[in-house]
Amino acid sequence: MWWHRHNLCFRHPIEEDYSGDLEEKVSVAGSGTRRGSPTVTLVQLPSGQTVHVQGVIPTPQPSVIQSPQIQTVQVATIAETDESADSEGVIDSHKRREILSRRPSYRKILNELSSDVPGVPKIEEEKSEEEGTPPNIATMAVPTSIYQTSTGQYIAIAQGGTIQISNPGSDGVQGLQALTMTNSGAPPPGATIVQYAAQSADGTQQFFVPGSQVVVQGATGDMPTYQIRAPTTALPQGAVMAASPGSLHSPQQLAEEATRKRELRLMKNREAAKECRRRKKEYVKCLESRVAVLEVQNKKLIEELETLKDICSPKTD
DNA sequence: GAAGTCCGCCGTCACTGCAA
DNA sequence: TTGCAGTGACGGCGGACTTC
Repeated sequence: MWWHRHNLCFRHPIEEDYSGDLEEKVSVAGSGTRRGSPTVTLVQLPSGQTVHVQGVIPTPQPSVIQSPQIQTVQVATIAETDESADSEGVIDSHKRREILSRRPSYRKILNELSSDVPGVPKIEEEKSEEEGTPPNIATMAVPTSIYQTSTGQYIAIAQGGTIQISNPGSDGVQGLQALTMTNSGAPPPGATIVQYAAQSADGTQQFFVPGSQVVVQGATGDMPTYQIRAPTTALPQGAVMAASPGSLHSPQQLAEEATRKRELRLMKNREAAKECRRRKKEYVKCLESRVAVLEVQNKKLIEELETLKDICSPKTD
């Protein structure tokens, strides 16, 4: 398989081998079919005979991999724009985006695929992914981000807002403390309230953790940083400092709030991109296995056709 | 060993579609 | 209308491999 970088070209080796192999034996002309209706395919045999075959193979699914015709057009168009001057880079970008049509998500495509084809696994939703975690780590939330503190401790921030702190040298879950951030409403029974202060003197954000420790999020730089520190302010246990956006007034506070929002957005997008790539890989794997299955089915059908032809055709001898 | 190429991965930006 | 999740595009980086 090769992805021609930045040029929207996509070719699959199995696809290529598959079609090449087919051309040596038979040529297949697909007829217009609707989804769910029987497929009638025109098969031309090497002898020149043409037969109509009602397919048992499911009809093509909507795919993120576009049809060869569309690909050809896209590549040609982009080649044109690439030949033009570099000063038209912005226009190229717009043209590319116009050329690209929005396609459904990999999860949606694969799930549609799996509903039609029993052998195709579904891409699980986040919920089921968590349910599918092995038993030995089932009690831990799936971490979204893991940070190492300056003291060597590990902080895992899970999607549900759970902060996990583990000490190095401890055996997995043993050294783990699970904390729950509560943004609004009453905390669930037994949950630990992580106290949150909007800004400290050094321009950082602090999560006050029971046990006289503070998880400090840096507010500057490209990457969010987290540290465990001794509290810089003497806050009594149980006192929660609310950080409402309405309480930010000064330009510096507004700027820092914007920075914090940007970092949060970047972090989320980073995770989303990872997840998207994971799904894409899964989807491509699924397509590859489906191609293999269809290849086998096609060979069987061709053999069956040959057998039937031998039976039905009168012998000339 | 140095230089070049290819490939995979990652972070970010821009954009779209959808749900609230 | 708005916020957010999802995804393509783009550029950078590092490792593996090839060529000289």
